[in-house]
Amino acid sequence: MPARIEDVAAHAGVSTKTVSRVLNGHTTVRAKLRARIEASIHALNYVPNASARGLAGNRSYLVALLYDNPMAGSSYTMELIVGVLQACKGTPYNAVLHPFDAADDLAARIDGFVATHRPDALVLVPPHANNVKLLQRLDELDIPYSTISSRLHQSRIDVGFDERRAAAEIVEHLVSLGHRRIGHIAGLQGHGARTWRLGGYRDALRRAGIAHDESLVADGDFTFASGVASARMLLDLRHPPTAIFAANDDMACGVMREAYERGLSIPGDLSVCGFDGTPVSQLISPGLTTVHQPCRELGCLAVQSVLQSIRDASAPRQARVPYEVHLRASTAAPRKP
Amino acid sequence: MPARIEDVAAHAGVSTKTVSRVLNGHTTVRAKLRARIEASIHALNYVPNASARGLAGNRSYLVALLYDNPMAGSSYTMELIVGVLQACKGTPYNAVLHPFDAADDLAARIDGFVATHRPDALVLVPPHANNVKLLQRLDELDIPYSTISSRLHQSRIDVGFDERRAAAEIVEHLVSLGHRRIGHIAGLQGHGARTWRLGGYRDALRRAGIAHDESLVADGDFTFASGVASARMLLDLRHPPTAIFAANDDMACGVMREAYERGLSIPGDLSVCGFDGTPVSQLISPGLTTVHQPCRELGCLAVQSVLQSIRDASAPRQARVPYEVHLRASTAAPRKP
DNA sequence: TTTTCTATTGACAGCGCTGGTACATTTGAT
DNA sequence: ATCAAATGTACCAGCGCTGTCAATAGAAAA
Repeated sequence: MPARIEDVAAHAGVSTKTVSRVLNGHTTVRAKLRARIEASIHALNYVPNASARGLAGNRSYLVALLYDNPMAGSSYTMELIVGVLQACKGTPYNAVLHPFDAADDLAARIDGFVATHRPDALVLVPPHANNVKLLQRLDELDIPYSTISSRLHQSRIDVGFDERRAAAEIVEHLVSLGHRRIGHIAGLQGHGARTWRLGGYRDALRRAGIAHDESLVADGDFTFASGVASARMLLDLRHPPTAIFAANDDMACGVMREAYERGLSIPGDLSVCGFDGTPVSQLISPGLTTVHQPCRELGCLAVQSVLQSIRDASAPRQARVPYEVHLRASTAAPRKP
Repeated sequence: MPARIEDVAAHAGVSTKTVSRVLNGHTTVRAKLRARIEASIHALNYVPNASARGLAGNRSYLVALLYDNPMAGSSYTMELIVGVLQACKGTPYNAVLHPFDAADDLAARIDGFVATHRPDALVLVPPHANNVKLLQRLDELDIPYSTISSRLHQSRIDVGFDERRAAAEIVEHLVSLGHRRIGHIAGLQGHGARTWRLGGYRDALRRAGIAHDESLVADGDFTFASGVASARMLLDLRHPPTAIFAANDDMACGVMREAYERGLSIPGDLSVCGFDGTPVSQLISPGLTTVHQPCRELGCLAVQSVLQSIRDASAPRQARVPYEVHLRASTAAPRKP
């Protein structure tokens, strides 16, 4: 039978309430006494019972992660989950994962979810992070939440990184290699990722003084298949691009597949780069030049931010984390014409 | 304020105890009354408070998934998680995910973990599923658990699939294409996956009447880098193999990388196949021939099995699920010499 | 030193549910 | 109609913790 709070109290010679104060980080316990109690906690190997805690404190100590349930287990989500779990480690909070199909009307189902799990806070991943009705409902229910890479500009808690700048940076890399005709496969409508990455692509071209050619932008939806289809379209152009920047790695893989089918060599005949830095970018040959998105940090920060906002309403509400551009073998100078 | 059990009792005109019986599936409530109570539960949108339930009933309604925390977010784990969550859906149970480094002495840390989360059941993923000391400690603590693809033959609850037969099947495919010199990159020592897949490889060769050549078996550790190194070794042999069967997809990708570096075409100069059916097997070009491991089903079944064993100790303790061999473009007949 | 005030600490009442006991009612088989 | 079994009610304790508020100790002021 594990130790209870009263065992700790008896061991330290104080009341259970004082132990409780130490447990919950209240500042009104004198340092010396606090130390003695902490020693007792350690000596008895005491860990508070989450159920009792939740019942008495009317809290669940649960943070729910609401994410899209893609058919292929996305490593983006996986990494996010790792970050979320990491943030919970060492806190009394636990993570509850909840995949929701983007197609579902989440705003309508959120009440049931909240009633069932009673999470203290939510973390929303795109596309849910961009679901206005959902966010409104959460505001009404008065449940704290944070979003990851949301494109909504409300005064909400959001973490992300400067995708637009990152996209520009990778396109600038292509420009610096000598590419002038650079294609882009944009992401799914409605995702901030689409807008930012497309924006960065245009920024870079503009700064390089390259005239904008709308025919070089294809509409993808972040899937491998759409990457293949878009590559087909771009490579069939009368003046095909010498490099293609896909808005994510899966679509970049699609480009590589189409190049493979056509017998085009990468990077000899075509340079390819992606975005996200998923594991596949390292596994594929040649290695894929991409922007490594700091998923773990994002997940971790998203949790820390909401939890902090619960304790301290004045906590900062927006956070940006650094990203990295990984240059690999899929990009090179274009072949001289 | 959400409804409480006494609200439901009042609404249905019964005692709270009877509602409690319905909630907990006790059989001593007449069908008609049960229906009335269930209607009230539905009408009031009542969901029992998990904390109160856990506290009073000395249960947490939590199933913990203990998995290895690989550096690269593995889609294997991701899919398992999806399956585990799926199994919890519609039950009062929730999943708690807990990554543990394989390097950690989990057997020593499990007590703290159990004290903190007090899970009603555990699901162990390799390599933890093969940690004898850990399993012993869990037996001592008397916590129900199930394992996924454990190689330990105790009378424990385990789910898996016939990896040996699957490996044999994919090697037989290579044989049927005409390959006679088939290399194998084995997995990490201590994993059942190593033993079974290597065993299947040997089974297939034996059945095909191909003499066993120990120099064609390389030692990998399931990582991409070890796949590259092993491929290098195999391809440097005086009589290099015409096909390589890697014990997982990441290592198969390593083989493809090494082939790429050497300018060998796949499948023209070398056929490659993997194991696991991770997303990369579809994204890479050419598509990778592999065994698709039913991760979701495994995760789902692992949870269902332990939970069932709690209710009914005589429940079946071993379950096998079907797998699929995906034939893709990375394998073809060997070039005529 | 005494008083006053504030920083600490403690006593106690539940949080919402389940388990148990004791007893009432209904059902169905004689 | 009669009785035992099946089904249901009433009631209470208590799971282990935290919130409220009163009590106390210690420090500052008089």
